[in-house]
Amino acid sequence: MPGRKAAERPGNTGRPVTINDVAQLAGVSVGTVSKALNGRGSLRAETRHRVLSAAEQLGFQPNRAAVALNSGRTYTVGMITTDTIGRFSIPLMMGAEDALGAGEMSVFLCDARDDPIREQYYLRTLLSRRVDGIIVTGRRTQARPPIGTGLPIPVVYAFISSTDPRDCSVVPDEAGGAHKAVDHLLAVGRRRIAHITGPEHHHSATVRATAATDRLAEAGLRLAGAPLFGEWSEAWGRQAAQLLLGANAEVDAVFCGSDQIARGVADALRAAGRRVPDDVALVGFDNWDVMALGCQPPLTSVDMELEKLGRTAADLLLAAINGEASPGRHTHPCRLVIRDSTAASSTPAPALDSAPGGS
Amino acid sequence: MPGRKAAERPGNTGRPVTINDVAQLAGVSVGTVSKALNGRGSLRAETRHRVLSAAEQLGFQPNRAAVALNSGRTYTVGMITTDTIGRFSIPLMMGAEDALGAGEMSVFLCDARDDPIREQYYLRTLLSRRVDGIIVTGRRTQARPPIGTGLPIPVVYAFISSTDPRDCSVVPDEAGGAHKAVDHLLAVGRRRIAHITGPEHHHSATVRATAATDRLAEAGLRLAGAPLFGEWSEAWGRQAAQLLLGANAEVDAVFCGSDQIARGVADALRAAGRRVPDDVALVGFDNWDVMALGCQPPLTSVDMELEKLGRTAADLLLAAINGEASPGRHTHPCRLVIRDSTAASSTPAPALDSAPGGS
DNA sequence: GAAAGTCAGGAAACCGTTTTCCGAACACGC
DNA sequence: GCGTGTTCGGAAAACGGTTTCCTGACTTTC
Repeated sequence: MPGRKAAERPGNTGRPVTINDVAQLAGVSVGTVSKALNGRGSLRAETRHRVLSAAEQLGFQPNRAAVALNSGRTYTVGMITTDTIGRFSIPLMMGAEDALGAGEMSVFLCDARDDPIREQYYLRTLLSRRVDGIIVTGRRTQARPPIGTGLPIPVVYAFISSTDPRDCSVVPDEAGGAHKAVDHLLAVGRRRIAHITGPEHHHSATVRATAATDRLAEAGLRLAGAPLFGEWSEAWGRQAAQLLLGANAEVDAVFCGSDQIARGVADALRAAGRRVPDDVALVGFDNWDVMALGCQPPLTSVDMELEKLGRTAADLLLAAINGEASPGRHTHPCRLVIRDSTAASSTPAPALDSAPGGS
Repeated sequence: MPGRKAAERPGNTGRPVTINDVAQLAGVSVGTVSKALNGRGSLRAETRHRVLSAAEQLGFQPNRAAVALNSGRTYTVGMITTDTIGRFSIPLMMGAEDALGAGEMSVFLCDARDDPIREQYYLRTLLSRRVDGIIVTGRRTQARPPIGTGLPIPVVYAFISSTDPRDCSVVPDEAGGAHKAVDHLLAVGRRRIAHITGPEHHHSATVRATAATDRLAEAGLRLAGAPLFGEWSEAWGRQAAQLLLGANAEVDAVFCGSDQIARGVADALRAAGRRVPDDVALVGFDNWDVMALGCQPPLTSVDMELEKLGRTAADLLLAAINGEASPGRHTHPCRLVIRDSTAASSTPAPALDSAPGGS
């Protein structure tokens, strides 16, 4: 048996094959193997081929730890979700992971679960692992304090944003999304539009409510009643819809802060004998397929395109790793997905003064 | 300036601090620093303290790549989701990540997106990164071919299972879950139980349907009509409920293969004037909160406890990494979560012969 | 035919950490 | 005052790659 004195751990069937094994089989030195595999130096075609087939035969995979050690690059990034991984994080993560994978980067998954201690633990771990960069995501779009200061590697905030304007953040243009929702309702002839949304202390709720109000004001209109702040739940949607029906039966559209709320509203309206979209048009937010498609009728909704957003974040991170940082807050447009809940009524609304700038 | 000839990459503000920096500051050798930080060897308390405070002062974090290189352990594992990361993968991943994090292991996230090419790419990547183990998950519980053979590291299949019985798989006891659902319906006095579920070619659908049928047979009963196979959607639930109402109005309970289907059934029943649970009791599967709680009334459902399952998978993987492999198929019990959709009717069903073994 | 130049591939340093081995200093007993 | 043991800490090898430098063989040129 050749003199292999590597610390063989008994549980392992055959320790991983190293560049040394390849060199031995090909009858060359390790330096030559490295050159052959990486296309460096000058080697005879025959030698190169001999090395390549030896590597192939042994199923050689270079030990990335060793590569990392002398290149200083690990080709890994960390992805920290500040809160529990959920519906919003997933498309983000998938988009980012996909974009990073294309750049041969692997992703460390870190679920901080809304716990600052866990978050800092993960940050230390990632720094210790010498990741090339970090993506920070979270369920809420509200700005949060930077995860660390003076970090030796670039950080990109996705969906969530950093309170430090010098940090790189990628956020959905929620106000723009609300604008699109309102514009669409106006375009299909609705004029008495109510807004039902989540808790007032929730950043997204206020941003969307404000944007909707503002857009209506630009069109010379007002929201039908004050925005109804509550919870991000179907139950609240149902409850709020009943409030609306009790107070003001003349509403012809409801723009909701989430698809869940919209769905509750749809159910309550139907139970009260109002038809969607004929009597009341409905727009949700999030374009969450199970909610938007399960709704009766299927729901028009604002899509924040989180997967694209994740991809953008990853691209910005890759650029920053390569020395081309793009600090600042980058907004990412939302897209309105139109479905039956805002289909043009069979009985068209009376033509009012046309909304200015509406195209 | 002291002779630092490290390859300084210009983009980086201050290269990460190494054990050498600590040694220099503390006025000792690197070996001593290592001993001080890891509690090895015999050092004077004063020396140890001097090293620790130097490390503290510099914010030293050992380079894990270097540690990996000479320990052979990377303290990382790969998590491959064979299909797109989704509703089922998330709790699994969270559970696994949590259990692994407690063991100081970091997790590489790999989303294979139902693409065997991607899957093999990720497998190679993970092997190249010398992960200590791999967890394979997927959306379907059906057995799949092993991700690789003769791998040098342990693999645990979670939720999904491997066709090779020597592989370690952790799967939910779906049949047991169906049994619990049926037992509960029997216990609240229902006798004419129908079953609506997903596509017949879907493993989970047939397993649950068969288990429900068998359990009823044990109680001397039969399913009300053949199982209705369709899709995993609310629309199918609504449609199937109408079929049921048209064909057989005497059903007093429906056990559904998923919460989405159950929700569709609930909506259709309500639209047809049937009360849930008074006229028809309803049980779902998955205990997906948004569906089960959004449903009117809230849905009794079978919970596969995926987070626990993920944790179990991680624990089995950690054990296997430590040389204590537990090959074979491990089943994980389901839990029935009882809500209003199966509340005891206000008008109790006539007491039939009591179901045997019902407690 | 000798000097110069080119080409192929080997030897060794290096990355950052751990661990083994060894030597120096010191205390102790005789 | 000299061997012996103990304690502390340094030197160096090892992990698995990459890269630089160098040498030897061959080719070219005058």
